[in-house]
Amino acid sequence: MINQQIQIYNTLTRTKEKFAPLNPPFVGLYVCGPTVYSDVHLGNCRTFISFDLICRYLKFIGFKVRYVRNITDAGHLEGDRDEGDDKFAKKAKLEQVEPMEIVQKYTVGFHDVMRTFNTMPPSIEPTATGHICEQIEMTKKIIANGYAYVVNGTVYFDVEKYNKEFLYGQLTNRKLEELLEGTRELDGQDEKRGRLDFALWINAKPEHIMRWPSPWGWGFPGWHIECSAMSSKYLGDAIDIHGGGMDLQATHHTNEIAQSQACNHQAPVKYWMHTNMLTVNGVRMSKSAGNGFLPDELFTGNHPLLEKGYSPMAVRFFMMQTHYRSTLDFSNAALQAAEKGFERLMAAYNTLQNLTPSAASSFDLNQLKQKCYDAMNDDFNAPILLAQLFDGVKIINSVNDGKEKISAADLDEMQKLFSGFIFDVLGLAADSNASAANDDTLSTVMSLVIDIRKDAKTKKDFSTSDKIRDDLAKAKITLKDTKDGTEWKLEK
RNA sequence: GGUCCUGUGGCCGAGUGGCUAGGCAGAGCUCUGCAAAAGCUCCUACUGCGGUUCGAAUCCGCACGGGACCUCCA
Repeated sequence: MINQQIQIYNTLTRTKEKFAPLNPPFVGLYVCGPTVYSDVHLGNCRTFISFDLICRYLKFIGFKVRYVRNITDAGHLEGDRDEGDDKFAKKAKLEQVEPMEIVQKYTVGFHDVMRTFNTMPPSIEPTATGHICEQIEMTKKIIANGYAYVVNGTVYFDVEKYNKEFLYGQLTNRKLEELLEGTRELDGQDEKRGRLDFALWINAKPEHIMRWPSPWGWGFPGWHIECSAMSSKYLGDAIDIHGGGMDLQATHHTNEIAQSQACNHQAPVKYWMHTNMLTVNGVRMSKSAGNGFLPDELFTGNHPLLEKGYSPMAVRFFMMQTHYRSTLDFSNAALQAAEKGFERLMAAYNTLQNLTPSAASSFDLNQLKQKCYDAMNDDFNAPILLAQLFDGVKIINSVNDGKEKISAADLDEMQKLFSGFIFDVLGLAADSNASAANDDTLSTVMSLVIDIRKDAKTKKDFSTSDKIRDDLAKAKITLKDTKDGTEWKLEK
């Protein structure tokens, strides 16, 4: 039933491997979601859009995917010292609201943006605060198994002990000694035994608002334990694919593996997938670098780095032109190129709906079709898929010009192929540039104006017809005379 | 300093040891009252220097240039 063989680049082995899920046709996919203490930026979006593509393709070829993506709404601390305020409490203090108001506000905002980019919601979207019990239970088990210790109400994971039996640095291909070299000496204040030890549960200081009771006193979970606890709750102790941004690989995911292994006595993940970073003028977009712009600023063009606004679907198309494991650099030129390419693809899709079939086809549709699957089978190579689709675009236009022919059966197949890959797999959608066209008053007026101009043209009164066109252009409305009549568009 | 990625035509961006990426821009043509738009055609690159090979952008080495992670970040 599933007759495509996918190759996935597995970070764990640093090679492409044949994808063989643990319990086909079911696939468990876990992706580390956002920490909702501020607006999502484009870098975050890119990761989730990449996994949206991956999830869509898995479903497209027949897998039954359970896609779990968490919301981190507790436990994520400001610094690296396992102490101090968490991000939510800090922001809440700043805005003088409850921490959970922060969580709610940015969760809603995140969902809005994800919808705008036409990503499918995950099957389950668990929150850290909703799974405190599970995290406590897991921590208890890790202690019982001997891989964690308690100091003053805080529970630390014993990395050096773990490393005696397992490869702690496996995910980043590093030895413990190398990792230790990169860390600072413990100072006298430190409760930790080892420099690489990290907190599973953190004792709450008196001023800390987000706190829960635990066997070790009032506290809150460490950042890494939530993903381990929630992925194993909803996808089992061994899951097929775990994904996230590359920046999570070294610390967050490395710790996740250690915790889960220490708790459940088995490696938690078969395939680790990491998406690369988004850069702006060659520099990583990040909250701390201050070079990020928000999705809304990108759509409106309301940012010093942006020459104009770009539609969400043009941006999505832009992202699809780069493989998920390559860095993606944002620039106005690249964005504008993508915008035009996207329009061309969609125009061809529309043309495809109106082609006239012939007795036989003059090209090999099956070959094109297989190339599309091959592209995606090779570690979800969307750029290659797009290249194949553009080959299809050329064919569509040639058929439209009468230079190539397509049979009725192939036409039907090709329509399915295009809508399948463009909409279902790539997750693109016709731009809702139609906001103007949906304005009844304006479209009524426009069809009247176009009618008058048409009359003028018929009477060869070109000064009138040109005046209409030129004056409309001044009002940011452009007219295009096509063979099927005149189209109009409101420029942004 | 350590681990690793990377350097492709004007720009963005794929890539298999030998065969066309693709998009955008540019040029020519078609269409058109004009224009715009659209379509078709063309534009053959792989940081440098060595090496392996019948053959390398694709493998190896060195050099130089970018970047990521090692510290909160998708």
